[in-house]
Amino acid sequence: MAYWLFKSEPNVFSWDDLVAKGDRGEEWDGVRNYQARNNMRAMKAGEFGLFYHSNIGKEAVGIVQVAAQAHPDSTSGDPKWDCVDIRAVKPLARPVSLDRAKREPALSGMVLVNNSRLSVQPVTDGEWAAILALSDTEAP
DNA sequence: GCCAACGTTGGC
DNA sequence: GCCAACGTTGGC
Repeated sequence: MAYWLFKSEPNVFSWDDLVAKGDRGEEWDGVRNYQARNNMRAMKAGEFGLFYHSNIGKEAVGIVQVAAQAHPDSTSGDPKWDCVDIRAVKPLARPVSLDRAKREPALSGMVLVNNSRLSVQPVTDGEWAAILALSDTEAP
């Protein structure tokens, strides 16, 4: 079971917006970066991830689940761009800020801390556990 | 608002 | 195939 992190600017598409989509979730479209796309192609339905607010908040705010495996991005005419669907599972009891993550030794290798520009990232088992602990949230 | 980091593009 | 120029992202 792999874990992931999805970044979004909350003024464009926020956690609340995803919650409003319900169990069917939302196509995570618009990604035009190979690394991010490859991460989505590696995802399996049912895997979990973090939802992170960039720019505003700069914190992980919720847990999401891959609702559908990678499929062609409906907003792209180019078949090389795939995306998954994600749904909101539950909010973190306490959001974990980027600043907090940077001060956490267990997260020193996290992609979020070291390559802030990648919009869809892998999260290791250890990082996942550390984030859940910091957020006072039980694993889904 | 600035700018560093990164990815992509295109000329050679 | 290299690399300079450019555009975008996102933290500060």
